[in-house]
Amino acid sequence: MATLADVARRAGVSPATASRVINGSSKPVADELRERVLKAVAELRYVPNAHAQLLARPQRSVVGVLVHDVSDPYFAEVTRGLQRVATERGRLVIICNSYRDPDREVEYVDLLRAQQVAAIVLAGSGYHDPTVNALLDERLAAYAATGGRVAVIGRHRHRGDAVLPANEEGARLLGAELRRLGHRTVGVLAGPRSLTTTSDRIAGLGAGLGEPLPEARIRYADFTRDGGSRAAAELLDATPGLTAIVALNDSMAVGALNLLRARGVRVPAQVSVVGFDDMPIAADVTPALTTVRLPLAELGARAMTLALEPAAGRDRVESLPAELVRRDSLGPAPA
Amino acid sequence: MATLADVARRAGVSPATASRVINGSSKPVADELRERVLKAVAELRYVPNAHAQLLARPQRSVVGVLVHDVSDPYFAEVTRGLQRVATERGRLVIICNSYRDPDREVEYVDLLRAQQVAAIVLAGSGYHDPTVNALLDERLAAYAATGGRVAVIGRHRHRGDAVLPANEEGARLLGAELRRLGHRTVGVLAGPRSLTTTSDRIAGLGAGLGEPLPEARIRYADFTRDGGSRAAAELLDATPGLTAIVALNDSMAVGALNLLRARGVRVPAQVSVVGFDDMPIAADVTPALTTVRLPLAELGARAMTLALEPAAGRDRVESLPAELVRRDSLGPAPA
DNA sequence: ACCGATCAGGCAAGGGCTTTCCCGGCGGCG
DNA sequence: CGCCGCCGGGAAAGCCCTTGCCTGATCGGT
Repeated sequence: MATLADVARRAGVSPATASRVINGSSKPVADELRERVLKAVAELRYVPNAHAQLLARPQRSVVGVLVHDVSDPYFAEVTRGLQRVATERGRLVIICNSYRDPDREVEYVDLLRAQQVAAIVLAGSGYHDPTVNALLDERLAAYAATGGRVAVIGRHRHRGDAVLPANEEGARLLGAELRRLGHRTVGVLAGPRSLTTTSDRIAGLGAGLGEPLPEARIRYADFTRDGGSRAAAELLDATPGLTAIVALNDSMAVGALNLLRARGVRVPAQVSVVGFDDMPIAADVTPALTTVRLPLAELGARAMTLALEPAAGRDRVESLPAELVRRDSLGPAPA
Repeated sequence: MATLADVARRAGVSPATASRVINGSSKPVADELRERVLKAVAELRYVPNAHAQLLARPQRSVVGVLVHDVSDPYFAEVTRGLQRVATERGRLVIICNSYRDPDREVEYVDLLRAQQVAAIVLAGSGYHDPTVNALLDERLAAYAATGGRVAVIGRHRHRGDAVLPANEEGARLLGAELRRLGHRTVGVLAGPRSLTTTSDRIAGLGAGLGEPLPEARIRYADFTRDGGSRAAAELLDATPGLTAIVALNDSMAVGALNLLRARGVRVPAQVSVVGFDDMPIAADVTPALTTVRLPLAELGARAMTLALEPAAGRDRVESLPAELVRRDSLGPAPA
């Protein structure tokens, strides 16, 4: 690997001069020397060692992003927004997947700290477990204390600027719509109990329906298609007179749709199904999914924007609205 | 930010000893000193500066991954495989999105080089443009020349170990199946012309059908749902007697399906539709999509494995098979 | 009781880059 | 004609960490 010294030697100048040419220092360099340096750079295919640079000039230009799983469409979309802003601002992004393991999350925070990243963006639902939260908080605090910037998406209870999707409000909208259409016996396909997203959405749904949801009508499973399918089967078997199934994300809703089709249940004539998040797939299944749109990319973009701004006096909190998207999978309750 | 010197001072030892305690050197340290150091580390929330570490001990532990766009399900899946192996091996992954811009790709290679990454994995279709390829190749060569490892996924014409999806073979399978079912007037929804993936799949398809595809039956567009929808509309309008549409990826196929539904064309009774890649969505649309499964996560996993192994004498090439997945969207050609 | 072997700990040399400070040479001004 | 100020270039310190080498001390053997 060619070093700056190699370049300088080849160009017949000092490393100082070479450095100044290469990263356009304010200090002027004679044209001839500049030429010679650039020539040497090209010939040696020199690329400065980023670690050495960062050590010498602690100008932090990379941002760490911590998500549950990039290949999940939810995070893919959030990440898209994050990346867009980061790219506009000339920042490199390191993406880490915690795979929903809180311990791994803490590890990654330390790892990003070690990388001297300019900011850490934490995306995705938080956990209920107070031990976990305390541990994570402590690490984030240590990071923030040394000037690191922290932004969180959809996690109310952490330090740092926060961007919140209107989980509760969106679910309320959904609940109100179900009620308007006469649904009284509603079942819920919920994500893992440990996630705050799950409980927020359940709470909002109850509020919209006008009555709290009996625990017996909630089935907890993974936020996946298969999770949705299994949970829907259980719910159906256990609940006579069920007229609507609310899946707490679209993947689960798609799983439910598949199960109902396999069982020959007509949607929405016999049972309505609604989802959450408005992933691209929601529009493409049959019947097209009624769901709640969350501006995911926008969420990411806002979070990155906050993360790249200097810290405000106190933690900022922004909330982005949810919107009901009416499609075909929700109809009036059968008589 | 606390430094090693701070820790050492607080523990009343030399930085050397502190360092040895912290990263478990083989050199023994007395229990009492070790305790003191660990205590200081905890109290100061010390995390070693990764850049300084990398400078001092050039043990390269991060791997760069360059994809077109992580939020595209194709790359999401490939990335999942890459990450799995990287995590198993204790490597950190930096993901960069080129957004299909070849220039940005070159930039990112340099950036990863600057980061002293242990390996670079290039995923996604290559380009036809020889200028672009030459530039990229030159940069990769410079990297490889200094001991960097390079692995590419689905790009035949680059240096470095390669893992290739059976694009051509998969398309051939598809073509043969269409032919068997009596389809003679087949249209193609192709991705961008500049990508080798597009041409490989077209070539395979022609081979399977038993006759080369007339250019008039190919429509080039983006590898997206909307691209597929638009291209399908054009194709349908321009081709009387069309009995089957081959989309060169599943997103385009879904777009086509939507368009056909909107126009009241029955699938597969009137027109068959097939996709490519077997994305998760393929099973969830109606009718479920007949498509070609590419082991995408496996592709990523193999590429990462190769990248993390020491270089072989010459570039290795592995090919992973494609498999025809029969679902409902392909039927016999109408009489 | 002495010598050599063994062991734990510290010193200091990098690793590649940036940047401050300094120096020599030039031009302009008095 | 002499001095000052300015300007372009280089020497060197420092960023934070690891590790080879050395030293002082302890211990065992004779």
